Amino acid sequence: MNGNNESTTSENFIKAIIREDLKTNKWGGRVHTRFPPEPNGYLHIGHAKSICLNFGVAQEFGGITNLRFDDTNPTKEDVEYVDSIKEDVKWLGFDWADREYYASDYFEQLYEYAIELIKNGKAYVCDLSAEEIKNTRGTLTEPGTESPYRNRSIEENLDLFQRMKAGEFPDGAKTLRAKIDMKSGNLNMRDPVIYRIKHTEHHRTGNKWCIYPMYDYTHCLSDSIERITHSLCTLEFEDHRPLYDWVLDELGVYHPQQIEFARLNLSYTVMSKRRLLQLVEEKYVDGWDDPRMPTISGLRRRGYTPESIRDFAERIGVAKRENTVDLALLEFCIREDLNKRANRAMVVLDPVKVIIDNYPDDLVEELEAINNPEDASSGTRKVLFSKEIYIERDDFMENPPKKYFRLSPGQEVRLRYAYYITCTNVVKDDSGNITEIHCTYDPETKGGSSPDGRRVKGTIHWVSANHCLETDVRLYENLFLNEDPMQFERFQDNINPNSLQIVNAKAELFLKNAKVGDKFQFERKGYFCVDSKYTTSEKLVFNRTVTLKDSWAKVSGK
RNA sequence: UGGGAUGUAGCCAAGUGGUAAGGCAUCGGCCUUUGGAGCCGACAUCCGCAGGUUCGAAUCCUGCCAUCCCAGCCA
Repeated sequence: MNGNNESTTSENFIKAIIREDLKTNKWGGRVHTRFPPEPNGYLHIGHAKSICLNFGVAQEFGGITNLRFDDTNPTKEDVEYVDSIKEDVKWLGFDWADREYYASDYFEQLYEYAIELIKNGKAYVCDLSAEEIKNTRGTLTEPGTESPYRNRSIEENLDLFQRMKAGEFPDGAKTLRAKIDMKSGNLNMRDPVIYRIKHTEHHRTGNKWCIYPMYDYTHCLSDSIERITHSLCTLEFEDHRPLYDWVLDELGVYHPQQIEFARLNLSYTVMSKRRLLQLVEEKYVDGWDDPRMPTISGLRRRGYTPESIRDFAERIGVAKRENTVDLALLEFCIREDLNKRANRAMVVLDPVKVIIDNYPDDLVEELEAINNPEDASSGTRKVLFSKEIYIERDDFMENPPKKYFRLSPGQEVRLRYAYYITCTNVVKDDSGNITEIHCTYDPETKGGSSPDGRRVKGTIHWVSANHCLETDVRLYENLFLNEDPMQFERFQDNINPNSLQIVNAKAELFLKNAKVGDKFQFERKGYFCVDSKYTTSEKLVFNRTVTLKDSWAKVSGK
């Protein structure tokens, strides 16, 4: 499958800034961005927004984008995460070429810069404990107080910092702090810690270091080292920008521009790594790639395409306003993509048997079906038809309401690509459940149209009872019942108990050749893909990506 | 009188002094061998509120209100 339905790119304030910078030649005509994940969890749809922004904007203006792992905290990070992140960015369709960087690659240089800060009297070694630092930081409305170690001599600071690096002190015994302003209204400027001691092995540098630089200190310098032009990050870092600028200015080094935009929130889900990690660890879901998760890997397994996610990212725009995008927009994007690309199949999810009494007992006919009415090049296929078939249980009603135009006693419907049938009677078991529906067919309507031109309102899908494939189909609903799960004391309490339902379905025979990841529209039901986790050589398992729009559900008030 | 930011339709979002783009959702209608898709139409006398400047204000000024972020040796 291939296709592309991305809408034309829209304007946003970041593009406006870049366009202006290009006009004034601020960066010598360069546009160089970076996507800087911390490898401490899987990427989610919110990261996809950032990825599409960073790579997209560079692409649009002839620039390039680095992939940089912000790996300055060895206690939280792991290679499992760097591998998944690389896979996800690649899958989304972006290429960082050979520019795969790690903040940890810069540890040596960062250390040298720290020494320079010390020499300039702009940083000092502080012996205060974490608790004491917290207590002297002040509050939102009151200034902090200066550390008693703030005015150590440069020589002493140099000596101590070197000994911190050499491993002479235990975790937490000392920190290196920037000497800025304990009275600043911006808490980030109250002598922030820029190095801490952690005798922890790092997934890349091993045991080489026992001091690790903090985010604020590392990020701006990494951007500087990589000659980034526009450093795009989310709103919560707005308060950190003065520190970003301070470090680079004090060191007098290349100085990128940090620009903040609003992170994505999506209705009916949660979107923080911490919360997603909780869902995984507390076993509410099957893992980071559970199809109900808003992770890239979850969406991939669910059947979303990279094109649909890029289209979504384009449609939601980029601005500074806090936002919660309607899940319906994401669903719209995948439907629109798959409508044009996915071949159709008839699959009965909740089967009930129909017997066509006047159809010859042993006859089996081959009928022609269109693979995708939206794509003439997709061709046709043959479907087997016989006396006994399955239809959806809810495509029959004994006492139908007004405007119900599927099968009911005396009402004629079309079996898609087959014949018109009319229900004559039903057979029930002792508890009143329908076990068989008896019908007659009109042999003149083969293919699904009648020579006399009479109209039937309803068309339903079916499979031949003796010519079908058993498959498991996993039907997903939103993981959460409320559009804003975070309004609950415990967001876990809002989990939808019906977010996963597994049914045994009867599918058209040709589906047996489907491969993991293949996508189909099950006619009248939705889009489905072959699951990568539970499919075996014996049994195909499908995931429902999204339902089709169902205007009958609205009419019937469901 | 802590600091920073944001308020345009149910949800996103353009617009930057010349009289409110676009998308999703919703609601009508047409069409249809998927109650799908497609097509057509409706949907802000008004831009958080109140004043002011101007021939003219969502855009400029003043004041107010609301919401979000910040007190990790996390990122």
